[in-house]
Amino acid sequence: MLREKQKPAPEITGAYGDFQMKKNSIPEETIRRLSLYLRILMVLEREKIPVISSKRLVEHLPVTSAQARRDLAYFGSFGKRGVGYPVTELKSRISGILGLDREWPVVLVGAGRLGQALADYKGFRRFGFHVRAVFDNNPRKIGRKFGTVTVRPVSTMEDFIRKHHIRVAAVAVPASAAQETVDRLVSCGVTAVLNFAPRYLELPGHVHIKSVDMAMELESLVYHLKQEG
Amino acid sequence: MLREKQKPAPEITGAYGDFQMKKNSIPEETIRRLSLYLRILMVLEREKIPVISSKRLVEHLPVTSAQARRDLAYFGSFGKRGVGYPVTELKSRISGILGLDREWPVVLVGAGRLGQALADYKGFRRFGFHVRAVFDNNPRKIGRKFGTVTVRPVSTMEDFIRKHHIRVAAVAVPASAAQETVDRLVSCGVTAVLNFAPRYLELPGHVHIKSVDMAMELESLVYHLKQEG
DNA sequence: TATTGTGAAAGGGTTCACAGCG
DNA sequence: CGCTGTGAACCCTTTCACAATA
Repeated sequence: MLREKQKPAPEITGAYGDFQMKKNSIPEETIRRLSLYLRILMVLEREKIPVISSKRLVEHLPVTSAQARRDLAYFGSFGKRGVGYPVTELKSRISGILGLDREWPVVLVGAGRLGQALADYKGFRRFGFHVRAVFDNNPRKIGRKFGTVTVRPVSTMEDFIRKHHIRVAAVAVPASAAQETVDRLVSCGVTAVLNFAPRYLELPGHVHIKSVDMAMELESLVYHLKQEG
Repeated sequence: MLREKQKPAPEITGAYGDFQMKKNSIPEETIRRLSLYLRILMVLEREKIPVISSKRLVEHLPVTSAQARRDLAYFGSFGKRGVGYPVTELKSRISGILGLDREWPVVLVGAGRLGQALADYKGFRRFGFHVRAVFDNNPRKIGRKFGTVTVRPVSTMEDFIRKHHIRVAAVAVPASAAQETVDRLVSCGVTAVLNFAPRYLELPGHVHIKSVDMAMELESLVYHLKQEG
């Protein structure tokens, strides 16, 4: 009673010329590794090192040189055979690939301690992310300044986002408010959400979300401890 | 000039009866998904739902039912054919697998705003993680209480960790202090580190580390935005 | 009948190993 | 000669599809 494996439909993906036809084929992990390479290149540039081989690039990273070459080759040929990669040029190429060759305005929702920490996190600024507003509902917090931004009432969030054409948000609200918060963010044009609430959120397919769940990170750490007694 | 692909050495892995002989073969992603299932099961148990099928278990997760069944099957047969999985039992099985059937004392290094947020993060308590101490070098912070713990000087960190046999630490110090901090943690017995400093850390192979780099998360989000214009 | 548990196939990412080239 | 860029092999994870079974 063997049955033919059903052939997957011929991959039409978008009846109207959606250009996703060729499957994207760039692994998500490659994108994450580009961020790592970028950090190394920033150091090398500061040290005025003009050229770097794939081998030395990954010296202190959990990445092989073949993998680095493959990752870069997805996007073009940036190196010279027999020599290596030009540091400054590779750095700006990767910045461009990641979309970091521009400023990204960001809104932050939730001005609890985590929100406060994020509001003036220097690491964001270095890569072109600017927190343009912080929203919270607590009247005692409204008007206070964290970093360079003032806390505003959540009721003004949609107007602000629309007015400033903001597409990126960080969410640091209590779990119970997280789904409503992202629904509101999405309704006014946000398409990328960095979520810190420990809640799994359902969103339309065009919205990109990345959740950081600190308990979950600890869980996978201790799973490994347990294996070792 | 074709050359034979070198056969990998016959996988001796541990000349002295290390029981890692059979390669571990459980994907890291499976472990992360177990954490997701656990969260669903906690809700189902509160709602007094006694049994759940793989299909309904993953209803609101980015996971297929076949994947859930495969994930669980790595660890045993917990379900009944034609019926599903018993909620309470599956929940405690997964807790056991992840090592959450016990208390894990945790130390936190760094009492900046992120550290403060972590110190009384309720999400940790739910899964058995107890922050037992917070360490910082800033004299103005020492003695202050965050959540239920008091900030202590970093100079007392090693003694505390050794005395209480602590193996898990969270690091929320400035990037420039991160490597030294984890070196000290490892030297007194810590083997799992959750790192929030944006710095790539080098550690002995037996230490498990998970780094949360918020800028990197934003970078992979905006890469996708860029693809869409 | 409904659903699990699982071989087998497919899919996709990584590594190998070397041709190509400066 | 050295290092990149890459086809092909390899390996790991997911998915399919169905036998087993409550």
